Amino acid sequence: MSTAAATATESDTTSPKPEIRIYNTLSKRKELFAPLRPPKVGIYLCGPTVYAESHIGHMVGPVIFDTIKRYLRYSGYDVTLVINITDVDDKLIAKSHQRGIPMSQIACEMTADYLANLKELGVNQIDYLPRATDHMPQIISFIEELEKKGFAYAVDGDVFFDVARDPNYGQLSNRTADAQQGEGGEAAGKKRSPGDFALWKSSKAEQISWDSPWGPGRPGWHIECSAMSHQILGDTFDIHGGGLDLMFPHHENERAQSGCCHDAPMVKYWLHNGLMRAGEKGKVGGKSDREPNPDEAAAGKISRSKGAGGLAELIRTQTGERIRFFLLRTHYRSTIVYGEKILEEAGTSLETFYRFFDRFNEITSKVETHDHPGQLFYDLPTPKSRSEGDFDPAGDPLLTEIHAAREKFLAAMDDDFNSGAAISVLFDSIRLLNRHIDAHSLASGADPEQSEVKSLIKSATVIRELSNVLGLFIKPPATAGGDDQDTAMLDQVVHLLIDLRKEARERKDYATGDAIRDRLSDLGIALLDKKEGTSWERS
RNA sequence: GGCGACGUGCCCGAGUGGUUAAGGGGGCUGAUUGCAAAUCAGUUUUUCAGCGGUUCGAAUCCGCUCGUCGCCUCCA
Repeated sequence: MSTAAATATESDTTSPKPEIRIYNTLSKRKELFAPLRPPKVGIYLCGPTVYAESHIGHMVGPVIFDTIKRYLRYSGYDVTLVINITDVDDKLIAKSHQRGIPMSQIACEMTADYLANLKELGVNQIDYLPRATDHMPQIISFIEELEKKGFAYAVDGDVFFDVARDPNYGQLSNRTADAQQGEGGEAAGKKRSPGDFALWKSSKAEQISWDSPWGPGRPGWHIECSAMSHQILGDTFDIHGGGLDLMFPHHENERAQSGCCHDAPMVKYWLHNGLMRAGEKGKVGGKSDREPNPDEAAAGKISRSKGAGGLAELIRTQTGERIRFFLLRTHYRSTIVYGEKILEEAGTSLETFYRFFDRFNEITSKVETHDHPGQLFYDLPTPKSRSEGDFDPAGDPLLTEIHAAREKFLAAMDDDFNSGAAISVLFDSIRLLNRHIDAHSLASGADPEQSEVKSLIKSATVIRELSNVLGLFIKPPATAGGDDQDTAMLDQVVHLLIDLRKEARERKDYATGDAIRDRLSDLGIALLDKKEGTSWERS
């Protein structure tokens, strides 16, 4: 990876670095992205507490930051993406007692569930997945350091961060010193001020605990992220991400701990993604999860995304790519309204791409020669960097338009990763190519040396390059709700019927032909008669 | 109560001062087709919650009103 990135970087020195602007929660403005140690970029994203199976809302951050890493890498940076796993926490402890099994086992199961879901959504850019329980020495020494520097104080086995000692406290979430952390919680009596938060919590005898200078206990939530991000990314790193709901207190506290401990700003750019909301029923996975009310249950539609196994089941019926596309259609800072209808609609629009890829495959497989081994869309070479993908349209009308579309796509992504606008360019491009195929009758057979075919293949390469940046269309789409072996068998059977129908139509027996089509349609199989032949899709 | 976000055409959703307001979904029309589907073209779309202000010019800036939502306690 480092070799490839270094090569890309070197080749980029000739051309100006792309100007990427990102919205920084701290400054509340879009800023020009300038990493601390180019070409290296460090990104830390707050991951889940693994006490239950994940829901679709948990996927928002990972999909976005996976995409951000893809784009930055594509733009010549050498990116390290860290997503942590919180595997020790009050809820995990409670769950462990409830189920009568060790906390680590629950954490293990739920981490596996989380990772399996990420994989289905094409999230594969994560470099480190640190677990809190693997970082106890770092966490403890971090707290010791804070105590030594006078930012923390121990009381009866608990250790608290002294908020009053940090003059920058509250900057990120825009809160004044006296309006923080309410009453101070159960440990209020031990705190110097209600806003102080726990770095270390002493454990009762029967609870899981780690030895520490303050006695047996476990780390507070915020310190885990400070310790792990420091361990992997250093005193100051480029990007810290997370959901808007984590801004306070979690990120504010992380920022205080790390900033005070290392006497340096923790993070240059704070990025916060919008939360997902289910219809009009409040945010998915929020309080409504634990306090379901009868009215919501009656609404029904959102229940699938809640509770055990919700996401895995959703992925099975909807496919991971559909969900990823759905998440990327909306700007990452906006609230995403989740609903089954909206997800279906996203799926419908994806079909436009899949049909084009099929169409492209059929055309290029026909022009196959020894010079042109049948170029299937999913096998096209994929330019890995911005400079590598650039090309000269050389006056070709189609390539001139595709080149302009590519510029538009990149401009959208440069502007705070506007994936929604970028996707619209992809749709435009597909229309350009369909029009091109129609105008030059490429579907009914073409010469591989024909310039229109060459420009079609080149254009498809650009589509592949750009969609790859979004993590879309990397491999042929999975079939919703089905397994691949059954699908292969079904495909053969349907093609048998397509052949029979073709024979009927050739002898003008339209009644038989239409009967085959109609009855397949009743079974949810739509036939597509095109110049290049008949294919099918699920309707 | 404190802090903050949002309200875009039938629906979803880009768009933070200046060409005809992206794109998708749906409806309708035309080309194409034996007929459909797919594809292409056009249309639904002078309009951006309402009112007022700034400006040569605003969906975009300011003020007020109405509405929706989030955080302030664990949460991606």
